[in-house]
Amino acid sequence: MTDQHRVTDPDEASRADPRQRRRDARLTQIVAEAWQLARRDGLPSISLRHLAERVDLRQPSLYAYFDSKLGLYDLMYADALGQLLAAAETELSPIDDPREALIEFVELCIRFSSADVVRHELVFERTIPGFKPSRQSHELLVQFRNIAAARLAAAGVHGQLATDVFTGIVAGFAQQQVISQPGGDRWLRLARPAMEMLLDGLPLLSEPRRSTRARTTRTKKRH
Amino acid sequence: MTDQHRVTDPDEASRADPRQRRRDARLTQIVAEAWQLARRDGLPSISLRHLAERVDLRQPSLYAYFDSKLGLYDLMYADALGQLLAAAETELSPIDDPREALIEFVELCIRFSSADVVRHELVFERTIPGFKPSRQSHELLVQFRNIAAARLAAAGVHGQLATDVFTGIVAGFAQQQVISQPGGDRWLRLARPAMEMLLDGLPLLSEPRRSTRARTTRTKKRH
DNA sequence: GTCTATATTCGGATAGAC
DNA sequence: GTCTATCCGAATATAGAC
Repeated sequence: MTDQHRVTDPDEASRADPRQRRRDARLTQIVAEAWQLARRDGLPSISLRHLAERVDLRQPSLYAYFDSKLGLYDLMYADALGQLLAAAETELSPIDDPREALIEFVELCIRFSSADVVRHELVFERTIPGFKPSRQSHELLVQFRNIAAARLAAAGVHGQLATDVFTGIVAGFAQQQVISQPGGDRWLRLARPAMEMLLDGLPLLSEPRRSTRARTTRTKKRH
Repeated sequence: MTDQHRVTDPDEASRADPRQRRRDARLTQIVAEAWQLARRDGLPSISLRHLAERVDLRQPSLYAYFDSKLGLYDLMYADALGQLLAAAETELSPIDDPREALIEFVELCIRFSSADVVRHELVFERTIPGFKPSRQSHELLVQFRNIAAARLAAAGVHGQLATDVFTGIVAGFAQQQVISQPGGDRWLRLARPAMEMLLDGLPLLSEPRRSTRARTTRTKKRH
């Protein structure tokens, strides 16, 4: 029920401690098997019984690693975002051509969703009734959003309108790719033309009011 | 398990029969209460026990109206699409200005999703593990798609590429509206500029290969 | 941390009388 | 079509020994 479901934080200080190492290994194994079960039975239908026997534990022993089923989802959520951030780290090239950098980013998003439906569901959909990411898990999402923000800014996409259109397009393409052709590239290939369309059409999406005087409604920020 | 979950079809012949009328009324009531429960507890968490007591029946009696829980979802699905088609009937004006007609359609879609999150989930998301609409329920979706197709064609949107981009945008805007601001209009207001952007950018989305000779790659179909 | 044993609750579905 | 009674299975979670 609390905002903090997780029992341990794998990124803690005492990582050399062999006790902690064994525990972390087990935790990793638990999360990995949870993903497999989710892919097989659906995310909401994960059963702690099945999960326990997959990792050679008795079901109650799992409660040493999280304090409720929602805690397990939070572990998975943090894991998924870790994968996403890692992919961004390794697969995105630095921003030389801003247009290419943005396309690259969108393609990364679609590939991420397409590669694992349940991972996509957990991160971007409202599949689990009571689930809300914990503070530190949500922080990972914020990090990812910052990557997007940087590339949007570099490509000249400013303002809430244009940003919302961008978000909507990416969300829609990823979702369509997932539900109508998981693993395929039908929507992935649309990332480039769609982004070109968006960038070319930016004037249509300029913020409505920079009313009379200066064309800098950003005075606040600059000051 | 079968493709046909529904027990009765409310659109059957003998509608004057008072027996049938009472039954249909009850069925309507059941579906209505099911929606309320879904909105309260989440779509997958509807319980037949709770549903039964809401309509003053014992839980096993519900099986006179559908033969499994998935059958209930199919009833709800058909109901949702009936609402969607009815809204299209009443709220869409005839196609004079094709551009306006398309925008109108997109706005209808976003409003539909925005107005009822669980309804949106049932129709457009993969929320229920084993659920697949029955043949005749799916037929309603096809009808709706035909409305979209007509307006796309009128507005000059042809080919899979452009159509996919359209679908992706609508899906994404509807989803974003639902998850980040249900009931609001933040994404609804983006329908117009986005569609203008799409229509202006159509040349970017022309089908890749109408290679050498004729501009009709559709020979197959025509033959 | 892991176990056994169990509590508790709830779910969907069926049998058979009326 | 509706009821009573019941089955059967499954789920999460807790208590307490080791």
